[in-house]
Amino acid sequence: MTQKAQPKTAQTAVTQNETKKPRKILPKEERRQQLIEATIRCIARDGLGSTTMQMVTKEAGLSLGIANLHFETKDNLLKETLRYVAEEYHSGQIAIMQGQETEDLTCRLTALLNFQLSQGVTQRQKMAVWFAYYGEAGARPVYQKIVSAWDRAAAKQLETLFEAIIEDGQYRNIDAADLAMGYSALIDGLHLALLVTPRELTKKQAKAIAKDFLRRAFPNHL
Amino acid sequence: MTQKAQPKTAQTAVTQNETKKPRKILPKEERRQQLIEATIRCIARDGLGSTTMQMVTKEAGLSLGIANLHFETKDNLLKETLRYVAEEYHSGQIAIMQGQETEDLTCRLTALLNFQLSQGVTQRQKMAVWFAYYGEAGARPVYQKIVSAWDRAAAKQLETLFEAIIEDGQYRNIDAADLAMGYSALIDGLHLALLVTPRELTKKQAKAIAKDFLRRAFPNHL
DNA sequence: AGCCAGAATGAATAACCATTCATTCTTGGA
DNA sequence: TCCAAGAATGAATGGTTATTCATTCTGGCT
Repeated sequence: MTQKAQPKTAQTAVTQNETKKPRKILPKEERRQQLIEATIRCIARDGLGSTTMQMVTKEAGLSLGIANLHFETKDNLLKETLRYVAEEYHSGQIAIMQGQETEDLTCRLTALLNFQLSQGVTQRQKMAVWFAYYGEAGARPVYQKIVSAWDRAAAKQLETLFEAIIEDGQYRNIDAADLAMGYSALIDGLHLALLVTPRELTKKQAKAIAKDFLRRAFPNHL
Repeated sequence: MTQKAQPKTAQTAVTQNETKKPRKILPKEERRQQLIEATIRCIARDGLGSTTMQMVTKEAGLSLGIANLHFETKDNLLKETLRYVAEEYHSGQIAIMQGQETEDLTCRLTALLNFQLSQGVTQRQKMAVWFAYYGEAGARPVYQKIVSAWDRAAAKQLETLFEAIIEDGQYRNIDAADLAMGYSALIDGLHLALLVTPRELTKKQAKAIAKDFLRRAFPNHL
């Protein structure tokens, strides 16, 4: 006791053999992105349940308090992370379906399928985040709300595309809405299988399976 | 302030208007089952991530320490809960596929589909648990191991059934393994849709969609 | 009736974690 | 060159949670 208080500015290079960290200042948007991406990596590696602020900020190479500075709360950070992933996936889908690049329905369908099972979408990290949130969606209406707007829009677009194909091919006894629902479910199921049992299913196989589904429904188009 | 300390043995009927709790002693197996079922309800209601021991034991109407008494750790309780749900689902499936009740392949196929989308399997509680675990599966190999054994067995059985149907119907250009994988993925995807967006999909619709899938693959059988 | 093995309880403990905020540092402009 | 705005840091705080275990209670057995 009666020890003198340590000088606060004691980092004056006494034993500074450790790698120092030249504090960097960046625009708000850049930091947010950086933190969201770190969050994705943490969720993929350790699961949504055991992802902590400490882990996320360490993964980003920043200090503990930074996430609260830019996102207020952890809850917010998680919400924004989900929004980020959901937007990336769904907006990509929608862009293909309503894109003007091609009038050819078969091309458009193939492009959609290739995107949904593309390298970018099917990387472990993304799918892990996706299903981590689905797992909690039942208990957290917020998550559902974030996804549902995009989801509904994509479903509508898909239905429209299928209707056009049915019209074009004169297919009988096919309900566009049901078929669209089935196709979406199939893609989700394939994503799940790629995530949980990657040993049993390659991406190439997954594409073949999805294509078979479409071929059986639209034999004149594929 | 300066209130007298309450006598420790004050349950001597002073204000005992609350419902008392006659402590009950039951065999180990029964308590375990009771706790597992309480866990399922908690996961469905509040999510895997925010399910606590306090919630589970309260849901079961028992005291805090009881779960540790019967399962050692929370981790163990969660593992056993997953095992319980996985066994129920997969053993039901397998029983239908290798059951001797009927030789008729179409009947067997229909029975399988009806089971997979039955009231029992598709109740919110069960599906919520299912996907909560899938969400963490990437980060927790234990969960994968629990499911994978059953999963592989079911996949093999399904493949065998499809092979018999293909043989029986003389279908050409169909790979049993791929089709089985596709069908399983479709069922998983339908479960997910029933869980996350029940407004957009009824159970009846889901059955119709799955049946359409099989009909297009095996037109002579359905 | 009485006893006791062990089932059940829940207060106490120790660990963990989100969030705060006083302090330090960076940088663009004067 | 110097300064101030505000970005970044991380020790401290307060709340939550899994787990322990001394104690209480139950029910089958003698």
